[in-house]
Amino acid sequence: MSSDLGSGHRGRNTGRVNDTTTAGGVRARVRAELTEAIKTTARAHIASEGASGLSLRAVARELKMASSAIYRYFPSREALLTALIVDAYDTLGAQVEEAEATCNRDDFEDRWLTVAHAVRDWALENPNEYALIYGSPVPGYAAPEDTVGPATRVPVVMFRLLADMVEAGVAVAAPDPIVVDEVLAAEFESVASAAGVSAPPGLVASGMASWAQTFGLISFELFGHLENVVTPQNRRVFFDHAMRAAAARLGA
Amino acid sequence: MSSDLGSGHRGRNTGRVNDTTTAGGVRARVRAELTEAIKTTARAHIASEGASGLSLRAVARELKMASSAIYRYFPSREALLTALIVDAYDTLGAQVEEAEATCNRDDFEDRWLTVAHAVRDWALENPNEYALIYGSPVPGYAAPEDTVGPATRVPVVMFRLLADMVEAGVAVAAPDPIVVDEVLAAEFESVASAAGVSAPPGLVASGMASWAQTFGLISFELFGHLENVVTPQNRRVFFDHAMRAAAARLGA
DNA sequence: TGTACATCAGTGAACGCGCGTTCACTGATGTAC
DNA sequence: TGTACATCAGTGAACGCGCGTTCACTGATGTAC
Repeated sequence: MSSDLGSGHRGRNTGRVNDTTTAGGVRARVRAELTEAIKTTARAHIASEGASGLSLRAVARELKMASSAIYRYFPSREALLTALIVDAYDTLGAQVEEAEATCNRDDFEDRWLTVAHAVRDWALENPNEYALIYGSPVPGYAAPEDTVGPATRVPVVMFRLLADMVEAGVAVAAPDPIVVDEVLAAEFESVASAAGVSAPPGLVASGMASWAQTFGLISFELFGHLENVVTPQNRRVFFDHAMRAAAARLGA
Repeated sequence: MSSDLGSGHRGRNTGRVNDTTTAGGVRARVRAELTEAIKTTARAHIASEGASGLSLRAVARELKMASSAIYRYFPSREALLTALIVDAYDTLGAQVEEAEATCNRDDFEDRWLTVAHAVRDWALENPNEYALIYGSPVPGYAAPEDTVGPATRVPVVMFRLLADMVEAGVAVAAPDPIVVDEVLAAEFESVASAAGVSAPPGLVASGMASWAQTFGLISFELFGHLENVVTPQNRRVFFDHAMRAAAARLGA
């Protein structure tokens, strides 16, 4: 009974020899499938219990495995959590990239709004995964290096948008009139040049402020701070309005 | 040994009869003091472990009480958590109100910046309490009615600022040029009139968007999303810049 | 194709721990007369 | 002021639970010859 899952998978592949994958490939694939199943189950638990309620034993129970079996796939609870965080950043990043890619390159407002709504849509569909990456950090958990790359996917899309606006000559005149402090300006210039684009510090500052606003609006919506303020059916419109204003500010 | 704390408190008051407080008043005061001590200890634990790591047993241990003694003060872990949440909203609210009260009433930009910085300062000083109220919700915990009042203190200050600007005729022309959807506008008008002020929907929309931005910026800073983007010593300047731009947008 | 050995996935018991909450109790403090 | 009773704070044992992680083990799958 408790080994049904494994043998079931094996059964499906019996007698078949895949083009490139040897018999060892079968074992590897089964392994990949179970790894995926563990993550999926863990995601579901996070969705109902939150990140700190994630329990290896509960996941194992649901998969009808011994709790110790999880350790063949993840060396610790923390490693599983890290994998989930990386996955969350990656699925969000992929969804945003994909949505933005369909936009007309020259329609900067549309590109900005598409990115913003893609983030919000994903967040509403996956509230606990959103909380996992953009909510309060899990106490006692320090995000390892592996999460840095995936975490930058969304900001990279936004940054590229700014750079394209500069290149098109759209945003140059637009940056808001507040003078950027010299030290801050220097930092933004080096960030921009490190990313291989040239954008005036004022625009980078506005862009980052709008980026933070995007997540502020989504967090407010998700974490209950629009309760009694904006009714649920108006929240998308409100978000859209705020993001249009942000686009206008950036010069899009 | 384990009853030292209680008798110590009692000892301090022996033989003294207070003006208005009877002997019963002494017991009540001791009770209030221990209630406060429990909350203080619990706050410290939240500061290091996060909200979901709050343990009644750990708090009791630190106060050298039996874990069951806590139940003389709070009927459950959830009740203690609620008390802490209410306190957090209240101390933040008080700090913001106090700071804002010292501003020249007519200097709207200063008032806005003062509020924003007061929120940020409090958040940096009390990161885990900030996370408790503005981070991801504690799983399985539903905030009861008691938290609603305290939670509105900061928004009320901001709203009054908007109203004062309207009254002074400052903000009228300023609302951003994006047309507010009719349904949303209707909702904002009713929110405004319910609060006893009259402000155009466009201004209310801008105000709320900026309000969300404030918390977005603070959350990014606190939850690690400015890492590798804005160096720590520049974060205050960055925040200030973004908030100045927000004030300008609102017409202050 | 068949055999011998190595690898790997999964088991189940155990370790040591912490948790929230309940309960019957003791002894000190407060109240009414 | 003194006494009898009621209230209250705090105790310590217990219930029943779940957790992450380790370990020696079994049996199935994969590999080399």
